[in-house]
Amino acid sequence: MSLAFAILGLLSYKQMTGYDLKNVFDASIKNIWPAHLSQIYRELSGLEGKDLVVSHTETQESRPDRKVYSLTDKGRDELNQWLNQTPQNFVSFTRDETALRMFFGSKIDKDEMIFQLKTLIKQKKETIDVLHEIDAQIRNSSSETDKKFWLLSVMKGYKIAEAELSWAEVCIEELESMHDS
Amino acid sequence: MSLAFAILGLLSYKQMTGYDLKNVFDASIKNIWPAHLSQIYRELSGLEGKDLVVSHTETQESRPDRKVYSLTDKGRDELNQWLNQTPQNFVSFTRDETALRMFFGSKIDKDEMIFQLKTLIKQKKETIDVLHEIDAQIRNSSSETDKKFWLLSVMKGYKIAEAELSWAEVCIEELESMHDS
DNA sequence: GAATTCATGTAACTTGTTACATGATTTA
DNA sequence: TAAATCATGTAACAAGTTACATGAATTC
Repeated sequence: MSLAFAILGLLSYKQMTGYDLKNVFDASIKNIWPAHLSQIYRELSGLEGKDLVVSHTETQESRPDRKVYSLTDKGRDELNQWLNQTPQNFVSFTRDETALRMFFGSKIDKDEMIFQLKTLIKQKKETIDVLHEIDAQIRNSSSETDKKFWLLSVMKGYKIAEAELSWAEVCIEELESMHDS
Repeated sequence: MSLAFAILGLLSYKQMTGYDLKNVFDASIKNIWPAHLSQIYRELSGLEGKDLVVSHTETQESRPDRKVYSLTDKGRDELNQWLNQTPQNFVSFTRDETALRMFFGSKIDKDEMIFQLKTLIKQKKETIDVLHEIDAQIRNSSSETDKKFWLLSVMKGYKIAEAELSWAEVCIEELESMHDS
């Protein structure tokens, strides 16, 4: 459901193709709501069937045709309704493979587990770097209307990544202080 | 894929029915890997088809029959192999509806957004309380072999919930300091 | 010459969610 | 007497993932 509203929301800024949308997803809300290109195309078809978006085709020379989607009035209404309505369940579960492995840690070779955690830390640091870049970009190029909200949503991804990083660090310390059995 | 290994892992402690497994999920790894009962039943059928688990039926008087699943040697092998093998992608995305709404915050009534955040905070505090209970239970009733690992996996959920809580608090402050447009 | 970008999707498969169906026993 | 617990699932649908297919233009 929310993917639909993420798309409607992004289209409320400007009309875009599925391909454009994928790029905007990756540059803005990827960390809080990722989407595959194939998912975006499927969702756009569905939204067009419900008259929440409409498309028109722009022919290009030497490039594939662009199928440009834009919000309809109906789509804008549904978006605003969704945004301004408190959800009953806020649940945002992380399915976390590393934490799952940790639960079964007694069956895992200690050095292997530490290696996995160190790899995780490397990846999370990269995520944090990317988020800093996105943050900087928003700071010096977006409208005053949106700036604060966009920064806050980026902050969410940042705080989660920080929490994951710090968890992995504590785990390594704990594992290293454990005497071998 | 990981749901299968979560089940195999839990069955490595003792044989259980699907119903038992659901209770164990909810009391242990729910925060890092939730599962619906219907999902567990489906997965168990699949695992039995691959000979990773076997079942036998225990007849009961005045209660429905219990279909008890246990790990096979093959299942134990696959579990250990999975646990001791570094995954190529660690990505644990949170799809977070509240952060998504925040991104589109300029289109949301300020008081409504604050209300949503406050509701979120209430729920996260409850989650943290539950995690404290699980933590306490593990501390005074599980084996030395597993204790540390279980506590670390619970800590993961705890750190995430704390991050979400603190994010929501910052958001409320920011929103309240914004002059109305 | 190889990889990336632009741009469209479809198809198949795996997971996750929600609703339905059954029915006795126990607790509030 | 209403709700929760025990215990099994199935069915339908929604969402997420991965692979396949096409093909020119541009950048490294």
